[in-house]
Amino acid sequence: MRIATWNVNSVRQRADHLATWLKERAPDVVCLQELKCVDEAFPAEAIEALGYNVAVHGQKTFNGVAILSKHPLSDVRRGLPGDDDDQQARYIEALVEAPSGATRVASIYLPNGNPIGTEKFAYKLAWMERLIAHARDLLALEEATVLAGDYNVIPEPRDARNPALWVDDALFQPESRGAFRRLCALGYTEAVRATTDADGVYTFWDYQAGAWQKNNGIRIDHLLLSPQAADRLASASIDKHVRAWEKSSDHVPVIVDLSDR
DNA sequence: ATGGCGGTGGAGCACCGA
Repeated sequence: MRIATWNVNSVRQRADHLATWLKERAPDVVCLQELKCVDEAFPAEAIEALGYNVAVHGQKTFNGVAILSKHPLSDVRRGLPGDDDDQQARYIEALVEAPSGATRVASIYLPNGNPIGTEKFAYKLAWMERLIAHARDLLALEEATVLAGDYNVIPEPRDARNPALWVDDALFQPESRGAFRRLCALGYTEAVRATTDADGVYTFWDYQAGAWQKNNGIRIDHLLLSPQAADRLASASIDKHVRAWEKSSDHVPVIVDLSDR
């Protein structure tokens, strides 16, 4: 079971890249973020033509998340529990029913939170508390669960090429990193760090200032595995080559392979 | 680096991202 996450920075702008990459990697499940379109504008037909079922939680202009799956999707939840007034489309969850068994998958677009000291940073931290509460509830189901997405958190200094550049940024604040650690400490395994201790492992490179050419990247896209999923973790990888494609997203896909039961 | 780039909405340039 191959499960991936990718912040595409506009699914309409990235439709060709997405199709190319789906054919190249043939993931079973893909969590997308930053669709930047409403449900009706999502390019579902092109994706369905490649053999995927689609569950979308879109929003005009900003945010938007989706789950693509070669296997049937059920039990779809749109929106993160804990605040009925939250209108931002940043969370979708579904049960993926593969022949080898079911896996619960969430596509997460955690708030950026910049600049610090504003309502935006408070919203980020509050959203993380809601995510922790929901992630705790999911653990109680004792299922194979994968929480995948753009967490907008640099977990550790080694997850940035130049950590000093990020000390005043919401992605690297002690509060952000602490909430991410508490999320993992509930019992989730962060897949990439479970498979490598290497430096220089990034998932995002800014469009500006030649960040890609200088490998000035950060690691902010993560897949968190419940114990039942972590037991099956075979490998994790980052599709860095996609960042070199013409008019690429500023994020690249991150993949986990789970062995069949 | 004084966001230098890219996407959206909507037809200017403000707003957002990280």
